[in-house]
Amino acid sequence: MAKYRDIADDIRQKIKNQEYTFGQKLPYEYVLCMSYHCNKETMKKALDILVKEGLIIRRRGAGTFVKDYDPAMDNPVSKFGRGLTAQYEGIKEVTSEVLEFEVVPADEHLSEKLQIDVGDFVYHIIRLRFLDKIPHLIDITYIPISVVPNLKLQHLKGSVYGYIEKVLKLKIQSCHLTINAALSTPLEQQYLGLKENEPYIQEEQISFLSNGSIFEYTLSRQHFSHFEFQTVIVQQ
Amino acid sequence: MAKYRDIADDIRQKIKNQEYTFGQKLPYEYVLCMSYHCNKETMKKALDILVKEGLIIRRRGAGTFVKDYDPAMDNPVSKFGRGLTAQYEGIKEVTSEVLEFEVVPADEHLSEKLQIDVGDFVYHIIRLRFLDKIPHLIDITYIPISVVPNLKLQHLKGSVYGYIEKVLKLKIQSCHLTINAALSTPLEQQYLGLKENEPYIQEEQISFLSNGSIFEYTLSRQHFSHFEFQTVIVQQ
DNA sequence: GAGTGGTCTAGACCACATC
DNA sequence: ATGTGGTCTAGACCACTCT
Repeated sequence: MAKYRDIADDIRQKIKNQEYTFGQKLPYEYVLCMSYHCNKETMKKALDILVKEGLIIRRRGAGTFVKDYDPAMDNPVSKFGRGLTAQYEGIKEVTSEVLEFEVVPADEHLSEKLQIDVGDFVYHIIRLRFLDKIPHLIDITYIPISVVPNLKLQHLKGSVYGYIEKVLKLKIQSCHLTINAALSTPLEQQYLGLKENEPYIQEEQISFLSNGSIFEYTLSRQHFSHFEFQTVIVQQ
Repeated sequence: MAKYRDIADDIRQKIKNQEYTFGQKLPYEYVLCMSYHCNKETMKKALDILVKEGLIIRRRGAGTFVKDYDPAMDNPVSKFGRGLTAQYEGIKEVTSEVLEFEVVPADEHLSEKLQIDVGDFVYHIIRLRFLDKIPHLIDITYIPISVVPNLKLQHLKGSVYGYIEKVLKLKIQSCHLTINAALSTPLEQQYLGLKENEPYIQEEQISFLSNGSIFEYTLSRQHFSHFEFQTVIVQQ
């Protein structure tokens, strides 16, 4: 683990524990460097992580301040790309009912999204996912069999991400996410409690492994009233 | 302008112009440093910008590759915090109809969102915003008068962001964004063409200036079928 | 082993804010 | 004028991938 990440983790914890509070000025860069025994550039890298998470603000000539905003908001950036199970670990119980599990050849649309050849085989999975036993999401997932050989029903009932990371030792490196809404079909009406003419909200997610290959294309649909998405945008 | 931003801009342009194409390996860090006459750390800062934008992927021991994904997708990170007018500049015509423009004292909710005292005066603005003459958004905005004195009706019809940046010389530094959905009220039904029992999608945005103060709290509501939001999430 | 990216340092110099 | 953060460099060393 890199030093600057450790420092960021430590300072983030101090902010969450309110050791550094709302609007308070952090020690000067120089003082922080001394206490963490690191170089100025290293400290900047650490603090830049917190800037991007929306926790602090740095002003040239003035100082570094804790951004007084919503302590309840957990780092929204990190909650994707780790799957539902990890996301709600210790908060809610995640269970899944597998509605569909087959292998199909990729059509043109899938070949484009997954960057594979038309006709390459992919798993096609539909899962109904429950939070604390309440149906919450319909996940439609496509995974190339070349990337994840030997996917079994038991993995779908638990955490696919867990299988990827713990058993196959692969790492999710990034996700491209598109959110939109569309009128529900009987599938969503049946499982999400939507009425005819009511829309669902969909998160389309394409996940990249750290070896550069695309691991999944998922459409995750949910009731509009359950939906919430948070992010922080920082001018670069 | 910093050198690493210039380099990032140049390489980004080359990717968009397909000089570096899908899945292609970029020149090694060392070669890039030579051709841009910069240090390795500077080049890394430049390339890290493109990594965060989802344009490239870097793999220790292997190289730097163009992420072959959706050339149509314009940098989604930069499109917020600049207002609709800037966002659609040259693409669509943005016009606004002011439905409400008054000054009110902040209640507890607003004081929390804007980090001001209860009772401090804020502008309360409701605008219907058109893209190419089609009603698209209802924006409900609150701005502390202490931050933007002298806001006038004419600014609301054009670009508030333009007034902030060009006249007051302030800079938007970051935004905290929360997206959710809720059942429409007569207001949304009247202006957005929603039916009773149909939801709108709302973007709640809190914008920070580079001097650290909060400049606006906006609820931006739109028809669910118009909504799309894209982002890239990269594991830090 | 050779190639490639990742981290860290020490020090220089610059830009901006505040007094 | 001083304090503060931002950028850049040269060089060292480490970690991972590929073959």
